[in-house]
Amino acid sequence: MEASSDTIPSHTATLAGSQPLYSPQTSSNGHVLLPLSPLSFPPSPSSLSPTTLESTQSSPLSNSFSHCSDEHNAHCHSSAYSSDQDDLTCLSWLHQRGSNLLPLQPLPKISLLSKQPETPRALSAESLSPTLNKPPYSFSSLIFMAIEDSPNKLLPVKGIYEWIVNSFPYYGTAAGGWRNSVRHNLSLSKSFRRIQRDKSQSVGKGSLWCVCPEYRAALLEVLKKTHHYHSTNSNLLSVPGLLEGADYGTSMVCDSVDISDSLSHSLLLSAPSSHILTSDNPTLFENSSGALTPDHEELVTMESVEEEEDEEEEEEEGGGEMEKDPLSNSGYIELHYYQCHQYQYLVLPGEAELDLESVEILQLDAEAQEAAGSLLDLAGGWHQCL
DNA sequence: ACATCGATAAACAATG
DNA sequence: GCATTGTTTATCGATG
Repeated sequence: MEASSDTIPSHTATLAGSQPLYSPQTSSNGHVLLPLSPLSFPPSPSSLSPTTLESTQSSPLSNSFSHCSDEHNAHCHSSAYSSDQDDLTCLSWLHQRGSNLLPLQPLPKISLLSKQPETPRALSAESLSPTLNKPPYSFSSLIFMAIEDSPNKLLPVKGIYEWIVNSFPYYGTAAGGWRNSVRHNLSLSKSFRRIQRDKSQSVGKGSLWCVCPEYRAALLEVLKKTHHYHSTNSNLLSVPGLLEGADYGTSMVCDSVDISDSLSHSLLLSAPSSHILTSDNPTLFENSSGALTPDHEELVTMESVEEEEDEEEEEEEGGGEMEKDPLSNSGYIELHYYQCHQYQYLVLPGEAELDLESVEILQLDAEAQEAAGSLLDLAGGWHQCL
Protein backbone atom coordinates (compact mmCIF):
# COMPACT_ATOMS: atom_id res chain seq x y z
CA MET A 1 0.00 0.00 0.00
CA GLU A 2 1.38 3.36 -0.92
CA ALA A 3 1.74 6.19 1.48
CA SER A 4 -1.07 8.58 0.86
CA SER A 5 -1.16 12.29 1.34
CA ASP A 6 -3.73 12.08 4.06
CA THR A 7 -3.90 14.85 6.54
CA ILE A 8 -1.74 14.18 9.49
CA PRO A 9 -3.45 14.36 12.84
CA SER A 10 -2.30 17.36 14.75
CA HIS A 11 -1.35 15.47 17.84
CA THR A 12 0.89 13.28 15.81
CA ALA A 13 2.59 16.25 14.29
CA THR A 14 3.13 17.65 17.73
CA LEU A 15 4.71 14.46 18.86
CA ALA A 16 6.94 14.45 15.89
CA GLY A 17 8.19 17.89 16.70
CA SER A 18 9.91 19.79 13.97
CA GLN A 19 10.80 16.65 12.17
CA PRO A 20 8.65 15.88 9.18
CA LEU A 21 6.10 13.38 10.28
CA TYR A 22 6.37 11.05 7.43
CA SER A 23 9.39 11.12 5.29
CA PRO A 24 10.29 7.52 4.76
CA GLN A 25 13.46 7.10 2.86
CA THR A 26 15.02 4.10 1.42
CA SER A 27 18.59 3.18 1.94
CA SER A 28 20.74 1.67 -0.69
CA ASN A 29 19.82 -1.81 0.31
CA GLY A 30 16.19 -1.10 0.45
CA HIS A 31 15.72 -0.47 4.13
CA VAL A 32 13.16 2.09 4.99
CA LEU A 33 14.30 4.80 7.33
CA LEU A 34 11.54 6.33 9.26
CA PRO A 35 12.52 9.38 11.26
CA LEU A 36 10.88 9.56 14.60
CA SER A 37 10.62 12.47 16.88
CA PRO A 38 13.65 14.02 18.48
CA LEU A 39 14.79 12.50 21.67
CA SER A 40 15.46 14.67 24.58
CA PHE A 41 19.07 14.85 25.57
CA PRO A 42 20.08 15.46 28.11
CA PRO A 43 17.08 13.95 29.75
CA SER A 44 15.40 15.80 32.48
CA PRO A 45 11.98 15.81 34.00
CA SER A 46 11.31 19.13 32.37
CA SER A 47 11.94 17.71 28.96
CA LEU A 48 9.12 15.27 29.07
CA SER A 49 6.37 17.33 27.61
CA PRO A 50 5.84 17.56 23.88
CA THR A 51 6.39 21.27 23.86
CA THR A 52 9.70 21.18 25.58
CA LEU A 53 10.69 18.14 23.63
CA GLU A 54 11.08 20.23 20.53
CA SER A 55 13.42 22.70 22.06
CA THR A 56 15.48 20.21 23.94
CA GLN A 57 18.84 19.82 22.38
CA SER A 58 21.75 17.67 23.03
CA SER A 59 24.22 19.57 25.06
CA PRO A 60 27.84 18.87 25.58
CA LEU A 61 28.97 17.85 28.93
CA SER A 62 29.70 21.00 30.70
CA ASN A 63 30.54 21.71 34.23
CA SER A 64 30.51 18.18 35.50
CA PHE A 65 33.80 17.38 33.91
CA SER A 66 35.38 20.09 35.89
CA HIS A 67 34.33 18.26 38.98
CA CYS A 68 36.41 15.25 38.30
CA SER A 69 40.07 15.45 38.53
CA ASP A 70 41.55 12.02 38.68
CA GLU A 71 42.08 9.66 35.83
CA HIS A 72 39.39 7.19 36.44
CA ASN A 73 36.88 9.89 36.96
CA ALA A 74 37.50 11.13 33.49
CA HIS A 75 37.17 7.61 32.23
CA CYS A 76 33.90 7.25 34.00
CA HIS A 77 32.50 10.39 32.52
CA SER A 78 33.70 10.00 29.03
CA SER A 79 32.39 6.49 28.88
CA ALA A 80 29.05 7.46 30.13
CA TYR A 81 28.83 10.34 27.79
CA SER A 82 29.89 8.60 24.65
CA SER A 83 27.71 5.65 25.31
CA ASP A 84 24.78 7.90 25.80
CA GLN A 85 25.34 9.56 22.53
CA ASP A 86 25.71 6.62 20.30
CA ASP A 87 24.73 3.64 22.27
CA LEU A 88 21.29 2.26 21.98
CA THR A 89 21.79 0.38 25.14
CA CYS A 90 21.43 3.70 26.81
CA LEU A 91 18.47 4.35 29.00
CA SER A 92 16.77 6.69 26.65
CA TRP A 93 13.71 4.59 27.18
CA LEU A 94 13.82 5.73 30.75
CA HIS A 95 14.28 9.33 29.97
CA GLN A 96 10.85 9.75 28.51
CA ARG A 97 9.21 7.12 30.54
CA GLY A 98 6.64 9.57 31.72
CA SER A 99 4.17 8.08 34.09
CA ASN A 100 4.46 4.62 32.67
CA LEU A 101 7.86 3.43 33.56
CA LEU A 102 6.19 0.49 35.04
CA PRO A 103 2.54 -0.33 35.12
CA LEU A 104 2.91 -1.24 38.75
CA GLN A 105 4.66 1.92 39.68
CA PRO A 106 3.70 5.13 37.95
CA LEU A 107 5.85 8.16 37.91
CA PRO A 108 4.43 11.56 38.56
CA LYS A 109 5.95 12.98 35.45
CA ILE A 110 3.99 13.94 32.42
CA SER A 111 4.19 11.44 29.65
CA LEU A 112 3.63 12.03 26.02
CA LEU A 113 0.76 9.67 25.98
CA SER A 114 -0.83 11.10 29.03
CA LYS A 115 -1.58 14.10 26.86
CA GLN A 116 -3.83 11.91 24.81
CA PRO A 117 -6.58 10.66 27.00
CA GLU A 118 -8.22 9.06 24.03
CA THR A 119 -5.42 6.57 23.84
CA PRO A 120 -6.76 3.35 25.30
CA ARG A 121 -3.32 2.24 26.33
CA ALA A 122 -2.68 5.33 28.36
CA LEU A 123 -5.94 4.91 30.14
CA SER A 124 -5.23 1.32 30.84
CA ALA A 125 -1.86 2.09 32.26
CA GLU A 126 -3.28 4.80 34.44
CA SER A 127 -6.12 2.76 35.72
CA LEU A 128 -3.86 -0.09 36.59
CA SER A 129 -1.30 1.94 38.42
CA PRO A 130 -1.36 1.98 42.14
CA THR A 131 0.62 4.95 43.25
CA LEU A 132 2.34 3.95 46.41
CA ASN A 133 3.34 0.38 45.89
CA LYS A 134 6.91 -0.38 46.53
CA PRO A 135 8.81 -0.46 43.27
CA PRO A 136 10.13 -3.86 42.28
CA TYR A 137 13.54 -2.46 41.54
CA SER A 138 16.49 -3.18 43.75
CA PHE A 139 18.33 -0.26 45.23
CA SER A 140 21.11 -0.87 42.77
CA SER A 141 18.67 -0.47 39.94
CA LEU A 142 17.17 2.63 41.45
CA ILE A 143 20.57 4.19 41.89
CA PHE A 144 21.51 3.17 38.42
CA MET A 145 18.40 4.75 36.95
CA ALA A 146 18.89 7.89 38.95
CA ILE A 147 22.44 8.36 37.81
CA GLU A 148 21.66 7.47 34.23
CA ASP A 149 18.80 9.90 34.22
CA SER A 150 21.00 12.73 35.29
CA PRO A 151 22.36 14.98 32.57
CA ASN A 152 25.96 14.29 33.37
CA LYS A 153 25.63 10.75 34.61
CA LEU A 154 26.68 11.52 38.09
CA LEU A 155 24.79 12.55 41.15
CA PRO A 156 25.36 13.30 44.76
CA VAL A 157 23.62 11.11 47.28
CA LYS A 158 21.06 13.79 47.80
CA GLY A 159 20.34 13.89 44.09
CA ILE A 160 19.81 10.15 44.10
CA TYR A 161 17.39 10.50 46.96
CA GLU A 162 15.48 13.18 45.12
CA TRP A 163 15.31 11.23 41.91
CA ILE A 164 13.97 8.19 43.71
CA VAL A 165 11.39 10.17 45.59
CA ASN A 166 10.32 12.07 42.50
CA SER A 167 10.12 8.95 40.43
CA PHE A 168 8.61 6.64 43.00
CA PRO A 169 6.22 8.34 45.37
CA TYR A 170 6.40 5.32 47.60
CA TYR A 171 9.70 6.55 48.92
CA GLY A 172 8.32 9.95 49.62
CA THR A 173 6.24 8.52 52.39
CA ALA A 174 8.35 5.56 53.36
CA ALA A 175 10.42 5.58 56.51
CA GLY A 176 13.91 6.93 56.18
CA GLY A 177 15.63 3.59 56.31
CA TRP A 178 15.74 3.34 52.58
CA ARG A 179 18.18 6.21 52.45
CA ASN A 180 20.50 4.22 54.60
CA SER A 181 20.06 1.39 52.16
CA VAL A 182 20.94 3.64 49.27
CA ARG A 183 24.13 4.73 50.92
CA HIS A 184 24.86 1.21 51.95
CA ASN A 185 24.39 0.09 48.39
CA LEU A 186 26.56 2.84 46.98
CA SER A 187 29.37 1.92 49.30
CA LEU A 188 29.08 -1.79 48.97
CA SER A 189 28.33 -2.20 45.31
CA LYS A 190 31.19 -2.32 42.88
CA SER A 191 28.88 -0.90 40.28
CA PHE A 192 29.17 2.62 41.58
CA ARG A 193 32.11 4.85 42.04
CA ARG A 194 32.54 7.82 44.23
CA ILE A 195 34.03 10.90 42.68
CA GLN A 196 35.50 13.73 44.66
CA ARG A 197 33.92 17.01 43.84
CA ASP A 198 36.05 19.85 42.70
CA LYS A 199 36.33 21.60 45.99
CA SER A 200 36.87 24.96 44.38
CA GLN A 201 33.49 24.78 42.68
CA SER A 202 31.48 22.33 44.62
CA VAL A 203 28.37 23.36 46.36
CA GLY A 204 26.97 20.86 48.73
CA LYS A 205 28.27 18.04 50.76
CA GLY A 206 29.69 14.72 49.88
CA SER A 207 30.88 13.24 46.67
CA LEU A 208 29.36 12.57 43.32
CA TRP A 209 28.53 9.06 42.26
CA CYS A 210 28.71 7.53 38.84
CA VAL A 211 28.13 4.14 37.31
CA CYS A 212 31.21 2.13 36.58
CA PRO A 213 31.24 1.54 32.85
CA GLU A 214 32.27 -2.06 33.27
CA TYR A 215 29.20 -2.79 35.35
CA ARG A 216 26.79 -0.76 33.31
CA ALA A 217 25.75 -3.57 31.01
CA ALA A 218 25.02 -5.84 33.93
CA LEU A 219 22.97 -3.21 35.66
CA LEU A 220 21.06 -2.55 32.50
CA GLU A 221 20.37 -6.21 32.06
CA VAL A 222 19.05 -6.56 35.58
CA LEU A 223 16.92 -3.52 35.06
CA LYS A 224 15.50 -4.84 31.84
CA LYS A 225 14.74 -8.17 33.37
CA THR A 226 12.98 -6.56 36.28
CA HIS A 227 11.10 -4.26 34.01
CA HIS A 228 10.21 -7.01 31.59
CA TYR A 229 9.15 -9.37 34.32
CA HIS A 230 6.78 -6.93 35.89
CA SER A 231 5.53 -5.64 32.60
CA THR A 232 4.60 -9.08 31.42
CA ASN A 233 2.91 -9.83 34.70
CA SER A 234 0.68 -6.82 34.60
CA ASN A 235 -2.93 -7.08 33.59
CA LEU A 236 -2.35 -4.40 31.07
CA LEU A 237 -0.33 -6.68 28.95
CA SER A 238 -2.21 -9.86 29.42
CA VAL A 239 -2.94 -10.16 25.78
CA PRO A 240 -3.52 -13.77 24.79
CA GLY A 241 -0.45 -15.10 23.14
CA LEU A 242 1.58 -12.11 24.07
CA LEU A 243 3.12 -13.49 27.17
CA GLU A 244 4.25 -16.50 25.25
CA GLY A 245 6.33 -14.20 23.10
CA ALA A 246 9.95 -15.03 23.20
CA ASP A 247 12.28 -12.66 24.83
CA TYR A 248 15.73 -13.21 23.60
CA GLY A 249 18.40 -10.73 24.26
CA THR A 250 17.05 -7.27 23.87
CA SER A 251 14.25 -8.15 21.55
CA MET A 252 10.76 -9.14 22.30
CA VAL A 253 8.12 -10.70 20.22
CA CYS A 254 4.49 -10.17 19.84
CA ASP A 255 2.59 -12.31 17.47
CA SER A 256 -0.29 -11.75 15.13
CA VAL A 257 -0.11 -8.02 14.80
CA ASP A 258 -1.02 -6.83 11.37
CA ILE A 259 0.11 -3.36 10.50
CA SER A 260 -1.46 -3.15 7.10
CA ASP A 261 -3.33 -5.21 4.61
CA SER A 262 -0.14 -5.93 2.81
CA LEU A 263 1.57 -6.91 6.02
CA SER A 264 -0.11 -9.90 7.45
CA HIS A 265 3.11 -10.93 9.08
CA SER A 266 3.62 -10.80 12.73
CA LEU A 267 5.97 -8.28 14.12
CA LEU A 268 9.23 -8.71 15.79
CA LEU A 269 9.77 -5.63 17.82
CA SER A 270 13.34 -4.79 18.38
CA ALA A 271 14.17 -2.84 21.45
CA PRO A 272 15.74 0.58 21.25
CA SER A 273 18.73 -1.22 22.55
CA SER A 274 18.75 -3.28 19.46
CA HIS A 275 21.85 -5.10 18.46
CA ILE A 276 22.08 -2.94 15.40
CA LEU A 277 23.85 -0.21 17.24
CA THR A 278 25.50 -0.89 20.48
CA SER A 279 28.34 0.44 22.46
CA ASP A 280 30.44 -2.15 20.75
CA ASN A 281 30.04 -0.59 17.35
CA PRO A 282 29.83 3.11 17.91
CA THR A 283 31.47 3.78 14.59
CA LEU A 284 28.68 2.17 12.70
CA PHE A 285 27.66 5.26 10.85
CA GLU A 286 31.06 6.72 10.57
CA ASN A 287 31.70 4.05 8.00
CA SER A 288 28.64 4.91 6.04
CA SER A 289 28.43 7.01 2.95
CA GLY A 290 27.76 10.06 5.00
CA ALA A 291 26.83 11.16 8.42
CA LEU A 292 23.16 11.06 9.04
CA THR A 293 21.91 14.22 10.51
CA PRO A 294 18.41 15.32 11.18
CA ASP A 295 18.99 18.48 9.21
CA HIS A 296 19.53 17.10 5.77
CA GLU A 297 18.38 13.59 6.50
CA GLU A 298 21.02 12.15 4.35
CA LEU A 299 20.68 8.49 4.00
CA VAL A 300 23.25 6.08 5.16
CA THR A 301 23.92 2.75 3.69
CA MET A 302 22.96 -0.12 5.84
CA GLU A 303 25.85 -2.24 4.71
CA SER A 304 27.61 -1.72 7.95
CA VAL A 305 24.53 -2.84 9.72
CA GLU A 306 24.44 -5.97 7.67
CA GLU A 307 28.08 -6.53 8.28
CA GLU A 308 27.45 -6.22 11.93
CA GLU A 309 24.63 -8.67 11.72
CA ASP A 310 26.73 -11.01 9.69
CA GLU A 311 29.43 -10.82 12.27
CA GLU A 312 26.95 -11.65 14.91
CA GLU A 313 25.72 -14.58 12.93
CA GLU A 314 29.23 -15.78 12.47
CA GLU A 315 29.84 -15.40 16.13
CA GLU A 316 26.76 -17.34 16.88
CA GLU A 317 27.67 -20.06 14.50
CA GLY A 318 31.24 -20.12 15.63
CA GLY A 319 30.56 -19.85 19.28
CA GLY A 320 27.67 -22.20 19.24
CA GLU A 321 26.61 -20.94 22.62
CA MET A 322 24.48 -18.08 21.52
CA GLU A 323 20.90 -18.88 20.92
CA LYS A 324 19.90 -18.79 17.32
CA ASP A 325 17.22 -16.30 16.60
CA PRO A 326 14.15 -18.50 16.61
CA LEU A 327 12.34 -16.10 14.35
CA SER A 328 14.84 -15.73 11.62
CA ASN A 329 13.35 -16.66 8.30
CA SER A 330 10.01 -16.96 9.97
CA GLY A 331 8.31 -14.13 8.18
CA TYR A 332 8.55 -11.86 11.14
CA ILE A 333 9.43 -8.31 10.41
CA GLU A 334 12.24 -6.94 12.42
CA LEU A 335 12.06 -3.33 13.37
CA HIS A 336 15.26 -1.68 14.39
CA TYR A 337 15.68 1.59 16.03
CA TYR A 338 18.80 3.58 16.01
CA GLN A 339 19.61 6.96 17.25
CA CYS A 340 21.53 9.71 15.61
CA HIS A 341 22.00 13.01 17.32
CA GLN A 342 18.74 13.82 19.00
CA TYR A 343 16.69 11.83 16.56
CA GLN A 344 15.61 8.29 16.73
CA TYR A 345 15.13 6.36 13.58
CA LEU A 346 13.14 3.29 12.91
CA VAL A 347 14.61 1.02 10.31
CA LEU A 348 12.18 -1.11 8.44
CA PRO A 349 12.95 -3.91 6.06
CA GLY A 350 12.83 -2.85 2.46
CA GLU A 351 9.91 -5.06 1.71
CA ALA A 352 7.79 -3.39 4.31
CA GLU A 353 4.99 -1.47 2.74
CA LEU A 354 3.23 0.90 5.01
CA ASP A 355 0.25 3.06 4.55
CA LEU A 356 0.12 6.37 6.31
CA GLU A 357 -2.01 5.02 9.09
CA SER A 358 0.49 2.34 9.82
CA VAL A 359 3.28 4.87 9.85
CA GLU A 360 1.37 7.00 12.29
CA ILE A 361 0.84 4.02 14.50
CA LEU A 362 4.48 3.12 14.31
CA GLN A 363 5.49 6.63 15.22
CA LEU A 364 3.00 6.92 17.99
CA ASP A 365 3.92 3.60 19.37
CA ALA A 366 7.57 4.34 19.14
CA GLU A 367 6.81 7.41 21.17
CA ALA A 368 4.77 5.29 23.48
CA GLN A 369 7.59 2.88 23.77
CA GLU A 370 9.93 5.62 24.72
CA ALA A 371 7.42 7.01 27.13
CA ALA A 372 6.44 3.76 28.64
CA GLY A 373 9.74 2.06 28.48
CA SER A 374 8.03 -1.15 27.69
CA LEU A 375 8.13 -3.03 24.49
CA LEU A 376 5.31 -5.19 25.58
CA ASP A 377 3.29 -2.13 26.26
CA LEU A 378 3.99 -1.17 22.71
CA ALA A 379 2.86 -4.54 21.53
CA GLY A 380 -0.28 -4.32 23.56
CA GLY A 381 -0.92 -0.92 22.08
CA TRP A 382 -0.69 -2.33 18.64
CA HIS A 383 -3.20 -4.93 19.52
CA GLN A 384 -5.59 -2.28 20.65
CA CYS A 385 -4.98 0.07 17.80
CA LEU A 386 -5.46 -2.38 15.01
C1' DA B 1 21.26 -27.72 54.17
C1' DC B 2 23.75 -24.39 52.02
C1' DA B 3 25.20 -20.29 49.48
C1' DT B 4 23.93 -16.12 47.54
C1' DC B 5 21.59 -11.89 47.18
C1' DG B 6 19.03 -7.97 48.60
C1' DA B 7 16.90 -5.33 52.26
C1' DT B 8 17.24 -3.43 56.65
C1' DA B 9 19.17 -1.73 60.86
C1' DA B 10 22.74 0.03 63.44
C1' DA B 11 27.16 1.88 64.84
C1' DC B 12 30.69 4.83 63.86
C1' DA B 13 33.76 8.19 61.60
C1' DA B 14 34.36 11.99 58.48
C1' DT B 15 32.78 16.15 56.68
C1' DG B 16 30.60 20.73 55.81
C1' DG C 1 26.79 20.79 67.76
C1' DC C 2 24.33 19.09 64.13
C1' DA C 3 22.95 17.03 59.87
C1' DT C 4 24.68 14.68 56.15
C1' DT C 5 27.61 11.46 54.03
C1' DG C 6 30.23 7.24 53.77
C1' DT C 7 31.80 2.75 55.64
C1' DT C 8 31.28 -1.38 57.96
C1' DT C 9 29.07 -5.14 60.35
C1' DA C 10 25.22 -7.89 61.41
C1' DT C 11 20.81 -9.97 60.72
C1' DC C 12 16.91 -11.70 58.21
C1' DG C 13 14.17 -13.48 54.46
C1' DA C 14 13.81 -15.07 49.75
C1' DT C 15 15.68 -17.81 46.33
C1' DG C 16 18.14 -21.32 43.70
